[in-house]
This record gives sequence, structure tokens and C-alpha cells, in this order.
Amino acid sequence: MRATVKDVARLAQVSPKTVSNVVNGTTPVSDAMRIRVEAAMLELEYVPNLSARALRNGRSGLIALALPDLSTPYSAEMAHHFVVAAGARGLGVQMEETAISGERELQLISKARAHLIDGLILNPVLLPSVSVQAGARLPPTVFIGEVDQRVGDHVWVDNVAATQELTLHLVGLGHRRIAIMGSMRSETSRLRMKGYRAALRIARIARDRRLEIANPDWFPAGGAQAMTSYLIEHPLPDAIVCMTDSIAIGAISALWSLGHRVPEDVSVVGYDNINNGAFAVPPLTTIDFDKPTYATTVLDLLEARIADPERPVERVTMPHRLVVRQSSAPPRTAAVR
Amino acid sequence: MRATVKDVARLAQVSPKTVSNVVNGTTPVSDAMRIRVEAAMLELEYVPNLSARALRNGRSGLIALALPDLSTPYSAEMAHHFVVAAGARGLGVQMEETAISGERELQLISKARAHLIDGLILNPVLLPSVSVQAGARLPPTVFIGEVDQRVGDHVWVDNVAATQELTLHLVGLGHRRIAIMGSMRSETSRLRMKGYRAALRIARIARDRRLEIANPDWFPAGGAQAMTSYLIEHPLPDAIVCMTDSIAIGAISALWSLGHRVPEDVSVVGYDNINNGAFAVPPLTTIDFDKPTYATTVLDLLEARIADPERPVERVTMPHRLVVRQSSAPPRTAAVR
DNA sequence: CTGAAAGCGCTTACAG
DNA sequence: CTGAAAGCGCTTACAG
Repeated sequence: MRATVKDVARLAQVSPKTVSNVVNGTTPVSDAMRIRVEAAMLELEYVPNLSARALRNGRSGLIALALPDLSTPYSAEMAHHFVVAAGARGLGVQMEETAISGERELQLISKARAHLIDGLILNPVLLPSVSVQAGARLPPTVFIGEVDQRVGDHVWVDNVAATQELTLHLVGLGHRRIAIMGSMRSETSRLRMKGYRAALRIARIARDRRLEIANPDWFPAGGAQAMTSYLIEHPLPDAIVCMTDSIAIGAISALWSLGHRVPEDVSVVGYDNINNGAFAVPPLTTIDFDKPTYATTVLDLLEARIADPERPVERVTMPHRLVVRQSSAPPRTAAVR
Repeated sequence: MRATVKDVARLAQVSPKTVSNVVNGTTPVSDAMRIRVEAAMLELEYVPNLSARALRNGRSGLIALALPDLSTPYSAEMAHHFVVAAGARGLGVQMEETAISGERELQLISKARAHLIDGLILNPVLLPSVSVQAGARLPPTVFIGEVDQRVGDHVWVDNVAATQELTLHLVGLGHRRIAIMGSMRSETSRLRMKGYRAALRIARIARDRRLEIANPDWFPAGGAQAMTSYLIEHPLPDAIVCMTDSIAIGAISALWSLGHRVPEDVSVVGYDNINNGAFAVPPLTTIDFDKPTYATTVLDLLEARIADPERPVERVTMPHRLVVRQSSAPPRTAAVR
């Protein structure tokens, strides 16, 4: 059996209170006392029972991070930064996967209070905005990513501005027939599409729906598949804005298989600046944001929310920047088409 | 304030026991009773307090998954499969990052009992074998990956056989000057190096230490860097066995930058079969194993260990298979050198 | 099938 | 600076 405070107290001949003081450092304890208690803890291999502490304190020291799909490089990087930043604050991180289902997302929100967690970081994808708006009784939650809601704290990147910048970068290189590729059924794609179209408008390029390529998912597999079937019926665009780096990697893979060279024949850009993007062949032009700062910003908001559930809702827009690498370049013949 | 069993019991005019029976279904409850209790739970928005339950039951329903570095695509896939498989068993997963430090790994083992968790899945990298051997009082733990230990349950892939197979595949294509690249200071690299050398021996190729390329890390950055500096002083090998797909992606990126073509000028193979490997340019030849089955196998062992800490230690070797893609091909001139 | 009581291990007022 | 007592919310013998 594991030793408890009582056992330690008995062995050290002090009260449980004193043991607790030594463990938590809430009240100063005399050196002699401390040494005696520490010796007893060592001898009994005492380890505090965190369930008991959680029950007593009403805090588990655990937060949940809910991402749509944990298997992607993007999720991996986010998980890494959150776990590191949370660890520095003494918080553990429970991972949840919403499996790109709005139902699971709702479940998380409603049942999170049942879980062992003090707070929730939620990256919704399909969550019906309406239910969030209505869902009054959220656990302490910070939304991340693209979601249209006003009821909770929110950290995100200005997707419209970023995608506009990305598209204008291609315009600036001299491209005109600029395609966009992504799963078209989410808030993320709505915003990125908006930025893309805004860029076209600025560049006085007419919208061409044939250049809007629907992707079955957010992964390389979908990107490759969509690219391949697209090219069966359509000519190669000048450039392709992929809504994520993963899609871009899939698209480039398909282009390579079909014998098209990037960027000589077609420029391809992504979004997210995942680590591997810099080592793609060719290295990927993309939108970057500071992920460690993103994580600490979210945790700041979450801790503030846990401490004061009534505080006003905050929305933080993280700065982004265009990272130009070799997957985008001027067209070989800068001719007008 | 959140409602408790007592509140529900009072409103439903039953005892707390009955509420608990309805919630947990341990003892059958009459329909009339159940309906009354469920109505009360709904009205009070009752959600059980899992900290209390954990304290009472001595189980939190939470396990920890400790991986060296969460930011890699490999970790992402493992995390995904573990979270999905654990979720199916009603277990939550707390993520820990050992940051490739043996100290943090030890800490996890010793303090895990302090955490809220019922069990630990640990992928050690630098954990000194000796301390594991000695560390008698482990929490319920299943080791995954490459670690030389006999004290705990263990699931892994036969790294020696797999790397031997990978290397012999290159031999079979007609390559002779086969390099190997990886961080050389871990159990993983020791085993993979062993398989590589065994293959050379079988192929009657003399070991050439100049073909053993030390990599600063397990990531693309290190792979690219090591590849680049290697080629300043050495000729291009026929083929390169990279100890992970990530390293291979970095190596290919560097080769591409330097104008070498894969596989025309040099074959490159990886290990792990990460999702993106199939979409590398060119698609990566690699070692695959069934990751979902890996996760369920580990969880089976962990649950058995939690249920019976005294049961005999098990080691499971997961089958692996060589996946041949386009990054490996016969040399252009199949000449003897 | 249901109820009253005890206890999981911790920490925090409350006294001294 | 320390001690004795109470209680966080749950579930499980123990009775009925």
C-alpha cells in the first residue's frame, strides 16, 4: 500500500498539517521539522495522491487539448508546444481527438465538466456555430483556430489577411491563373477562400470557379488525389494556393508523379509552416505564425478564465508572416495569357 | 455550484446509493426509480466529479503516453492511435514529453505514481538501462520502442531484422557503397546499426566506417545538415539507409539542393512509414508496422498490468514489413566498383 | 431493490 | 509555527 500523509505524520511524529506544509510550502516550517518530515517521506516513499488533492482543491492541474486529428504534423507541433508550455506551469495535458466530427466536439464541451480537467483548449472544425453560441454552460474554454463564435476566449490567426497575402505573393510573381485547393466545407476554408478572392479582386483577376479545387480532406492523400483527378480534365494552373502545407505536399507529390515540375511549371504554396515544409522538394512557401507564443497566449487566457469564469471574453489575433521558399517562383514565360 | 449525488438524491427522493446505481449501472434499478433519478440529473445538470470517483476507486481512468518529442510526424501518428484506442476503452490519455532527456524519463517513472494516472506508456530514448533494471517500483508501465530492459512489459519491432531487410533490399538492387545515417547515441541506433552491419556481412561487403554518417538529431534538419556536410568531404554513396523517415526526408532535401537526383544518383530509404513518406518526392521506401494494432497491443498489456501488477512480464515483437517505393532503385550503371 | 454510514487522502479554516 | 477536526464527492460493504 502506498503511504499517506497520515503515515508520514505518524513516522515523523507531527500532524498531517505539518506534512502538508512541507509538501506544499504554504506555511513556513522550521528546519528541524522539515528534515524530520522529509526523512519520513523518503523512508515511506511517500507520493501525494493527486486524486485526493484534486477533490479537495477542486483543481486537477490537468487541461484538455482537443484537436481535430492528432495524426498530422500540424497537430504534432501544436501538441508539442502546448505540452511544453503547460508543463512549465505545472499543468498536465490530456489529448482529445474530435475526429473532425461536430458531435464529438459538442460532447467534449458538455462533458468536459465531467472529466478530470480544469479547462479545455478546443480547435473546432465542424462545430455548428449555433450550438456554441447557445451552449451557455461551457467549461473554462479557449477556442483556437477558425471558428465563428463570440461566447468564448479565442486565439487565432487572421486567415483572410494571411491567405490574401499568400495569393498576392503569387500575383506579384506574375501568376494569373491561380488555383486554390482545400476541403471546402469548414470555417477554415471559408476564411481562406475569402482571402484568396479578396486578393484576386485586388489584382483585378476575375474569379474562375474552375480554379477552385475541392479536396476530400486536409491531408497529403486528399491533396494528391484531388490534384490528379483535376488534371485529367483541366489544364495546369500557373500557381496553386493549398489551404494547408499537408495538402501542398500531396499536390506536389501528384504533380511530380505526372511529370510537372514545381516551381518551373507551376508554383505551389501552403499554409501553417509545418516543420517538414522546409524540407519538402522543393521547400514550401507558406504562412507562418509563432507557435510557442501561440501556445503560451492560449494558456494565459485559459488560466485567467479558470481563475475568473466571469471575466470578459477575449479574442487574440496572432501575427502571421509569409515565408517564401522555392516552391513559388515567377512563371518561366512571363507572358500574358 | 455543481450538483452532487446528494443533490440529485434529494430531488429524486432516493438515496445517493440509488443515484450511483443509475449512473454506474452496478446494481439493477427499477424503471420508475431510474426515470425519477434521470429527470433529477437532467434538471440539476448533474455531472459526476471524476476526482472524487478516482479517489474512491483508486483509478482515474487516465493513462500517460510519454514520447521523446511530440512535434514529429511519427509521434503524431502514435499519439493518434493511442488516443483513439484508449478512448474506445474509456481511458483518457495524458501526453508527456521526455524531451530526449534520460532525467525526465526517470522522473516520469518515479513520479508517475504521484500523477493522476493509472498507467504509463513510455518510449525511452536515453533512459539508462541500468536505472530501469534497478528501478523496482515502477508504476504499471509498458515500454515501447527500443530499450534494453527486462523489468517491464515491452512492445517493439525487431529493429535488427528490419534494418537488415532494408539494407539487403538495397544490396538486392545492386548497390554496394551503402551508407547509414542516424543519431549514433541511442539503443535505437545501436540496433539499427547492428541490422545494417549484419546485412553487409551477409552480402560480403566490408564495413566502411566512412559510410556511417552521424546525425545530430532524428529530424529532417539534422538529416539535411549531416548530408550536406558529409558531401563536402566524401563522394556520393550508392545508397543511404536513414534510421528514420524524417532523417530521410532531410537527406533527400539536401541531396535535391545539391543537384543530386533520388533515386537516379542515389537511393535513399527510411524507417517508420510515416504518413507523409508516401508523398515525399520521391515516395519513400521504408519499414512499416501496423500502428493501430501496435497501440491496442500496448493497451492490452497495460490494462492487464494495471489489473495484476504481479503478472509475468511480457515482450511482444510486432511484425514489420518492407515497403518499397520510388526512393530506391537500381544504380543507373549496374557496374562493379 | 433501497438506505444510512463510512472512508478514499488530501488541505484548510479554526484554535492554540 | 503546529495540532485536531471537518469535508471535498464519490462508491461500497453492510443492513434491511
